[in-house]
Amino acid sequence: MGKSTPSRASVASTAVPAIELSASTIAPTRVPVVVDTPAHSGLQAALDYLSERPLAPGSLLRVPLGRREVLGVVWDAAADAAGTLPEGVVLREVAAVLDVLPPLPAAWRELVAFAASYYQRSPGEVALAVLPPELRHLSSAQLGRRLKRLHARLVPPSGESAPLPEPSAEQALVLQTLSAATDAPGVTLLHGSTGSGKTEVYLREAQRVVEAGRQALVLVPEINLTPQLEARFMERFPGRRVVSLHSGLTPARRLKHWLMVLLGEADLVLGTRLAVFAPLPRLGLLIVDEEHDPSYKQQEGARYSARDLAVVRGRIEQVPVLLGSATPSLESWHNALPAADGGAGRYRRLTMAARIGGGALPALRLVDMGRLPKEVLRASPLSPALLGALGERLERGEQSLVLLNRRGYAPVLHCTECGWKSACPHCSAWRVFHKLDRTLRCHHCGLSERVPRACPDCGNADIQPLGRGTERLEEQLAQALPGARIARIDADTTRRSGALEAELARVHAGEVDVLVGTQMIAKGHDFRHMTLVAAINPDAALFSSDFRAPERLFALLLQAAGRAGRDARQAARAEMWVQTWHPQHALYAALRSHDYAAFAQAQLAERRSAGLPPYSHLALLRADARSQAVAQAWLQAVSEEAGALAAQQQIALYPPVPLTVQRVADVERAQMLVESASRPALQRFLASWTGLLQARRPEHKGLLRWAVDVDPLAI
DNA sequence: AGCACGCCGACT
DNA sequence: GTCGGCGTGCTC
Repeated sequence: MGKSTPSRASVASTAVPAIELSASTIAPTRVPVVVDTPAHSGLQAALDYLSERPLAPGSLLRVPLGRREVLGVVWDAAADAAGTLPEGVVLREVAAVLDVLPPLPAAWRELVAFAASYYQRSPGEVALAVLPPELRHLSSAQLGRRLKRLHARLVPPSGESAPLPEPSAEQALVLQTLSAATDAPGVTLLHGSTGSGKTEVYLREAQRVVEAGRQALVLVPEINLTPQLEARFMERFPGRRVVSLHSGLTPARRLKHWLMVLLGEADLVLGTRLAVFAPLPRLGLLIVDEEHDPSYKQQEGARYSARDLAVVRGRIEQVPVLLGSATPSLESWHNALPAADGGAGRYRRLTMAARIGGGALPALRLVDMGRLPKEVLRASPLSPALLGALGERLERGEQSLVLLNRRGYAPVLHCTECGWKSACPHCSAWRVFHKLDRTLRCHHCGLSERVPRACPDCGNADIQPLGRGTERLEEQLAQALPGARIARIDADTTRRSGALEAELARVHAGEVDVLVGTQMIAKGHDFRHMTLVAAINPDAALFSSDFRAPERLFALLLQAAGRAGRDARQAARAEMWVQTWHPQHALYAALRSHDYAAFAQAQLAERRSAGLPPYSHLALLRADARSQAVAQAWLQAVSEEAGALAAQQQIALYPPVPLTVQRVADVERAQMLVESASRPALQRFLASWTGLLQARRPEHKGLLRWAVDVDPLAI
């Protein structure tokens, strides 16, 4: 709609009052707009455009950028307003304003700006990444039609109101404490054992907020977990609109749900990490379920933690934040620990220890693999004792769950003659043998080939699987338990949409005796007839170089244990079996007594002495390059050049090292650890460093890309 | 990141 | 003679 005239643009760009304009022309205003430009593109701040009329910050619009037209958001004027433009840049006019939509709220912009600054990205990159992708392709008119249709189909929700369950004594106490604290929102860590009824607390809290005319936002770690939670919320709030927001929705649906959120039509929003940016105009409560879950950390692009951003958002909007977990992250636990106990005392901590219905948590049975005779170990990965316990369940008609965190048949194939192994030609990793479709698949780059009949190196026909994955475990269980109905759930069996639901339905219907799977079945699902959960060999995490591995293992095992004995009548004989070579390990002792606090205390002590989070703050500088030498040389160069500045700001820069999987899809990867006792100091350093990182880039031919990962999950 | 322009190898 | 490889540079 803008009648663009170059002469007018050049006049206005000279920041001088537009005295040369004729009386009939209105001086266009200059608006800052953020667009999707990576932080290292040299275009970091908002770009300036001309508009016929002033535009409110938060307005969505389309602007010309080079030869394309892109979606942008009107940003708040910088403190140093009317900053000088680079030489020779002529301002262009806004192409169109999507004024059928209300501007994105100020709190949303503040959250995006915070995330961009904290995670070292440009605001535009973050803003555009968290808007529905569909929005990029729509004109104002098209969007208007969608809105019209949305409104026309918007029927008031209705349904049967479920009877409110009587809260347990612990739930009642928690709810009472939460409702008494409304004048001081803050963050609450709800430490509730599996089965203690955290969801009921979420529902009641959400109810309080919704009845006050505000909206609640509930985050869950995985898409898989949204349908059942959504069902529960819809059942509880038949007169309210519940909307889900995650990347598994079709583009059109995702846009529709997002629009309902922005227009204030949704009372309750459930979603995965990207939903932390849902533009709710009347937010009243933020809930992060399973707050310890690593899925909350985005692993590419802007590497944000949705849990941490939820806490920031709570502060920005002055609304309470509820973090729930049976095994909180050590960061949150430390924040919730009173200062008197060596903690930060920043969060309120509430505990629910008892299982609803009074059932006990499953007893831990450790199998000491070191005591088994060699021939027994060779015969089967499953100890006779565990097989016996599985057999008992089978006879009683009860269900069992067997966990193995590795999919495929075997992690590697090898030739017994010449020693060939199924390496991936493009990655420094083995290709995994998938027996069902006879393929060798690289889980890093996706390369998939048919299994060779004979060794590609020496022609020997005897190539053997090494180690085991869920496919092989399923096969071995079928042999060991004749007649048992065995099902497997992992990323391979659930690729088709609806496959996971169908398999879970079979389990619930009692059509499965033994369920084999990866960690995806350890989360959330409520299996009524499960009385045994077994972990085949989880020891690797005990001695992993990843400092968070024990924390994750403890959470996984406790969470998995929670799948057993959810029916109180069977709870008494529910058991959690762990096959281990290290039965004396402290982690298993804490697991035996279901004592998260003791485990956390021991872990925190280790973290403190090792100078790891939450007692220090970390960032990684990652480099991808054609060769390992180039990646490391660039890291080395920017490290040396920033050395003096880092030392002065109490920042430790560690030497560059290759990643554990050094090469993926023919790209060599290296990283460098940056550490500081002070979060603000680390932030200041990173912000001042990015210019140098960009400036040194051209001198290192073959450097493909770089990225900063603030608060990395693993180092 | 896109999307241009720009200069060297195997083909309709 | 062209189509296309990705190196280099720019976008308010």
